[in-house]
Amino acid sequence: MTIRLYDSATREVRDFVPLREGHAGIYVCGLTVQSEPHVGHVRSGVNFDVLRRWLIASGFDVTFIRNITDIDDKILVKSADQGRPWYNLAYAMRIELDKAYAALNVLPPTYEPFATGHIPEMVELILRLIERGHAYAAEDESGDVYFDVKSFPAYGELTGQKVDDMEPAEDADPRGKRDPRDFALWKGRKESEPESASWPSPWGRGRPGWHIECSAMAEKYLGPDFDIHGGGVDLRFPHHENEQAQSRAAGHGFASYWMHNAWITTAGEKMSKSLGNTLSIPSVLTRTRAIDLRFYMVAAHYRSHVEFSFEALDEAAQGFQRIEHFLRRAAEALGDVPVGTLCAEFMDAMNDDIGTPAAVAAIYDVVREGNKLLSDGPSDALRGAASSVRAMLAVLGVDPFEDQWAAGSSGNEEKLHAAVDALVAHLLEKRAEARAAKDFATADAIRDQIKSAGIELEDTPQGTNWSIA
RNA sequence: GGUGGAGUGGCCGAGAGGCGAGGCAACGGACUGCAAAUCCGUCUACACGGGUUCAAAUCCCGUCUCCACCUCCA
Repeated sequence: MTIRLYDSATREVRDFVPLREGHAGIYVCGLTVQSEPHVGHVRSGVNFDVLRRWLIASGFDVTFIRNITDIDDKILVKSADQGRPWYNLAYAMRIELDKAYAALNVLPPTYEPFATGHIPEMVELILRLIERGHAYAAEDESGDVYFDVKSFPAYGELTGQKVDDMEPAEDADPRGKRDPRDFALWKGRKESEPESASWPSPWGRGRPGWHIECSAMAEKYLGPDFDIHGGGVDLRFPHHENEQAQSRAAGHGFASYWMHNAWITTAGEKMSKSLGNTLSIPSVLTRTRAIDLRFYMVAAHYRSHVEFSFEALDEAAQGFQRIEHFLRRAAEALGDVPVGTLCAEFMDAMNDDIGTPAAVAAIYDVVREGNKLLSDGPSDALRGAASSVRAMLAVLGVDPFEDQWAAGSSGNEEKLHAAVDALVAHLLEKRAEARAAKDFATADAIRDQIKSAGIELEDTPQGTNWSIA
């Protein structure tokens, strides 16, 4: 059984052949912590979390690195505007990001390095590049160091572009560059920037360029060669192209496979900080359960563009509840539902470039069979179906029985549930009496009364259940 | 100018030469005192114009529309 992945460097689906048997090293570009995480950011987190879970489920030992960029132009500008130290803003946003990942059941990375903690590694890598003739210190007094694009013939390979076809940025400041397309490895400190945002280096005080961070951190935690590099499509150029150029120019093999997740857009446009059309995770979670949001994201293929809407989100939630409802009823009938084995259709779908849409369809097939079995009461077949559903949901990170999802509800919520249960139980008793006496008018009146409080009833042979509609 | 991607039924979303993904909604049926839930069934679509083929949503040519990247961005 081979896992096949779409490699965006070669633009084809290929068999995943790890460098070391049974092990997968993955590096995913995390965020620049400059503002609250939004739905789009978290999609990347969720998509690569599913990849990771699938590799683990397939028997791989996975080393998963996701970095944090905690120093850059935006952070400096924003924090200055807000009148607080840059590291104060970066840390606060980092905490928000952690919360968002946790809320969506994204597993913590094996290591989560942050840029400011790896300055010496970056300086070393830059020195190596200079030594090999691929980088140079600016000839002006800026203290900048640039990567020499022309010195590396393979530049542009990752994104299929020729250096000469590229449109140089209009407002590009040539500063001490030899070629306008050369990019900064190290940025000399400017007078306007706080002293605390600079570090000593052979070129004077300064801070690292964005691209060198990932090259240095990937090398530190995964070695010069590793299996998969991931991130959002917008990072392909220049970020990933530059990362690869730096690392390969330094003599590394770097990533064997490149994977890029597509966008979540709103109103047809990319969700981005600069457009101001972002949907922050905390705001979305005030109206939608985190598990529903994750299911919505996982039900689309990671390479497909998703046009976000609350209607579509609610629709996905509706569908997810059918799966969830089956599991709850099965658990009631069986006592408990262990995590079982995956069905073949699900595995085939996941092996085919993490085909979550087909995988979800496979789950629905089992749910349908399970629902049929349910009417005959507990059975081994029912246990098999339910535990298989649990296992498949777990791979997607949306097993509702996982502690993670319950942990979101506070002790207060449980008390509230118990209180409502006691009140509803009383009414249900009255309704049962009326029904027994065939006084359906009274029985229906009670049901309407309960319904108007937002509670739905379900009559089963074992009795009546209630749930919040 | 260069590079990459998209246009699918009421809606969301897969697929990528034949063997009708799946979900949501709607409608019909079964079950139910009636409902709800569940099950069965119905709705047969692939931007447009050509072409290749026994066969095209899928391949080729052309057209239109949209998006992304080339500047910080998941």
